[in-house]
Amino acid sequence: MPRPGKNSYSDQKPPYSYISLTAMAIQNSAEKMLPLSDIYKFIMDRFPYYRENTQRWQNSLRHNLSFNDCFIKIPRRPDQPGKGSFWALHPDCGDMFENGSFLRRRKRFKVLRAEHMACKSSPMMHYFHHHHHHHPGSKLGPASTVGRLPHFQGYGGITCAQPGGFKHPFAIENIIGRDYKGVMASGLPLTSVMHHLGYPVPPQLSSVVNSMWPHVGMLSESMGGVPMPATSEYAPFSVSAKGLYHNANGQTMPAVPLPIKPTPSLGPVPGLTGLQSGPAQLCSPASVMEKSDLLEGKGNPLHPALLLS
DNA sequence: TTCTGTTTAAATCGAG
DNA sequence: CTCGATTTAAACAGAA
Repeated sequence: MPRPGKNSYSDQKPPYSYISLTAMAIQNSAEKMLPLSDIYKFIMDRFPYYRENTQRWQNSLRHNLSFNDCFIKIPRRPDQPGKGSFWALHPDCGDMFENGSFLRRRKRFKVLRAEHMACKSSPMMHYFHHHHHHHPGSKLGPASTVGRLPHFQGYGGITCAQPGGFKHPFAIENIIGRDYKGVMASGLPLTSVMHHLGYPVPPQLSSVVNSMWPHVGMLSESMGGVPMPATSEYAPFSVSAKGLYHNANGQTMPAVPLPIKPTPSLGPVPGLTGLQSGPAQLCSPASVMEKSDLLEGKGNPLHPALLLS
C-alpha cells in the first residue's frame, strides 16, 4: 500500500519509454493528436515521477517526437490559437507497442532512401499514395496489421475516449466532424467538403483524396478483446476531453490534415515515385539513413495508463 | 524570452 | 559481448 506523504511506487519511473508515453497521450486524445504541451500535461497528470526534472525528460520527449517517424506533425489551422503543431501517430505505426516491453521496441522498420526522399518532397501526396497502397487489394483487410493502430480500446472494459475505436486524425470523422455521415450520404465529393471547411485541397490531389478518404475510415476499426495486463502498478485514470478543438459553430475541427513528416512505406509503391516533383530539400542523406521508422514487433498492448478513470 | 522542433553525439540499457 | 533501442545532453534555429 502506498503511504501518503512518503514516496510510493507511483513515484517510481514508469516502465514506459517516451515513445510509449507519448503515444498514450496521443491515443487518449479525442482527436488522436495533441500539441506538445498537452502531451507533457498528460504524462505529468498521471505519472508523478515526471513532475520533476521536467527540463530533462521534456527535452528527451521532444527529441523522440522529432527523431521517430512514428510521430507526425499536423499543422494548426490559422484560426487555431496556440503554439506549435499537433502531434499524431503515423498511421502505420500500428504494431509499435506489441513488443512485449513498453520499454523498448524490438526493431525498427527501415525505409528505402528513394521512398523517403519521395515523401519529403510531397508529404501529402505520399501520404495518400502510401495508404492507397496497402488498402483495398490487400488480403488483409481493415483489421489487419497494416494501416491500423493497436488495441487501445477494451482494456478491461475501461473506457477510452473513443468507444467506437481509434480515429486517426486524418480519418474522415476527424476531418469533417460528426456530420460526416450525412456528408458522405450526400454524395458530395470529399474535396468539396474539405474545401468548404477550409482545408487546403490542392487541385492535383483531388482525385486521389476523394478516392482515399473512404478508406481512411478503416483506421477506426476497433480491436477489442485485449486482455488487461497483469501488472496494475499504474491504475487507470479518467479520460479528460483533451485534444478537442471547435470552430465557431461548435463543430469539431481538427487541424489541417497535412502530414509534414515523411511517411515511411511498408513496401514498394509501384508507379508512385514519379509523381513527386522537385528535390527533397528537407531530406538530408544522413537523416534518411539514420531516421528511425515505423515500429514493428508484437506482444503487448499499450496499456494501463491509457485508460483513464 | 520562452517554447517548439531538429539534430548530433554519447551514454545507457536490454535482448539475443 | 554486440547490436540496436532508448535516454540524456546540448547546440541551435525559428515561431509566438
